[in-house]
Amino acid sequence: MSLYQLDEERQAAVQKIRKRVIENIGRNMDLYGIPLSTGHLYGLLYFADKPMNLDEMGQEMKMSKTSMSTGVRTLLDNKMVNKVWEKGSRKDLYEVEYDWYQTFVDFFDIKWRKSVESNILVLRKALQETEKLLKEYEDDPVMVAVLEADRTKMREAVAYYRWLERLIDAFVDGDIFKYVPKEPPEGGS
Amino acid sequence: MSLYQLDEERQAAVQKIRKRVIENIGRNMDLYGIPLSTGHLYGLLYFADKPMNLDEMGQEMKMSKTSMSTGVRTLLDNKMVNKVWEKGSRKDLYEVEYDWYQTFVDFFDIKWRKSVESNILVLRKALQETEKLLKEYEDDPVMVAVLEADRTKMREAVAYYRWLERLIDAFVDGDIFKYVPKEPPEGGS
DNA sequence: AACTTTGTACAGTTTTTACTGTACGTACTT
DNA sequence: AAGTACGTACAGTAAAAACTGTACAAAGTT
Repeated sequence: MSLYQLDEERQAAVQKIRKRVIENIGRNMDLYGIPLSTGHLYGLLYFADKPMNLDEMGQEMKMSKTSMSTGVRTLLDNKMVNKVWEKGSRKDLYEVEYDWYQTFVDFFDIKWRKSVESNILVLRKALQETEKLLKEYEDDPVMVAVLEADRTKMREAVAYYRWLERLIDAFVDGDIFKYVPKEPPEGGS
Repeated sequence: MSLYQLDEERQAAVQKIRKRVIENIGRNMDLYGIPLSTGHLYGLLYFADKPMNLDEMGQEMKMSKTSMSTGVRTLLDNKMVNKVWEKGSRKDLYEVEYDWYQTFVDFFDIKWRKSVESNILVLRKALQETEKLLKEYEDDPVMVAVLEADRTKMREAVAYYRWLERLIDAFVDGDIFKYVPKEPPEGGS
């Protein structure tokens, strides 16, 4: 069941295939703001046949345990890996979240939503202050024109961010899969 | 109509409001893989009342023209700004793409689709090689178990990426707005 | 309670990325 | 055709991020 039961040659054959996939997954992880090496770590965990501890990861990645610790934490923050309990071992064990749809959804829920909310907050405040200035300088037509232009832009921005919020909601509560359904994996080669 | 017709005090009042918004937009641009300073540049262009050239940007940003050049190119690559022609000026002029929904869609179409396609390609190839090994080692039950486990994972990955492709398609051809409709900006304060 | 094991904070180092200044190609002007 | 204006390639520098080793806190073991 474990790769390491195989002889050198067969291990190498499997590893060769995995390696290119891992490299590619790792490379594309920067879309999620994940550093390359942490992406590799993720790929390693993806193919692991059992949850791994920090020492095992360091060994495979040929990197320090400290780096594994921070890497795993980044992945945990993004809910890309889960901490696993296993009686017997005192070490913390981790495995990837194999539900990639969920990982996708979580990414938006965590990173994008935070951004959206902070933007809306700042914009609302800015809009309030703009209204105040509009009253204060109501008889300076240039000032009024400038402020109104800004106000229009900011209102549009808020509308966009609220749309984005609704989109993220659709992700989180799974409505998106009604519109764009999951399809089962291909059976054949 | 232009900010610079106003006296110092009024300019400052407007700039103070803009500044916090720009800072925030800039900070959140790293979701798109855009460096902070380029995010600021974007924010600057967002509030500009007319298309700007590289020298003007450098002046406002207190940065070199070279940096503006590379920053603008990054934004252009992401279709976040557009090059604008204006007779009279020999300089290249740029303005932000004010349709943020379009910017959102383009981002996925450009960055995510590329990633998805490369991942599918690599996975298909890896799956082929896995099939080959499966035949070659069909009488080694451990090898078969390992390979089949990998195959299952990779098939699931492909299924996920194909879903992602369909999602991006829904973005690009606007179907997403049928499911999650745009709402107009708020009229009131 | 002394001894281990495990994970992480922190400081220092290496590597990567962002930024600047110069120098040059292209294209417009006279 | 010589001169000027503009944008960017490129090399060097500054800043930021990633990575390592040490040291320590927390929790388990004897």
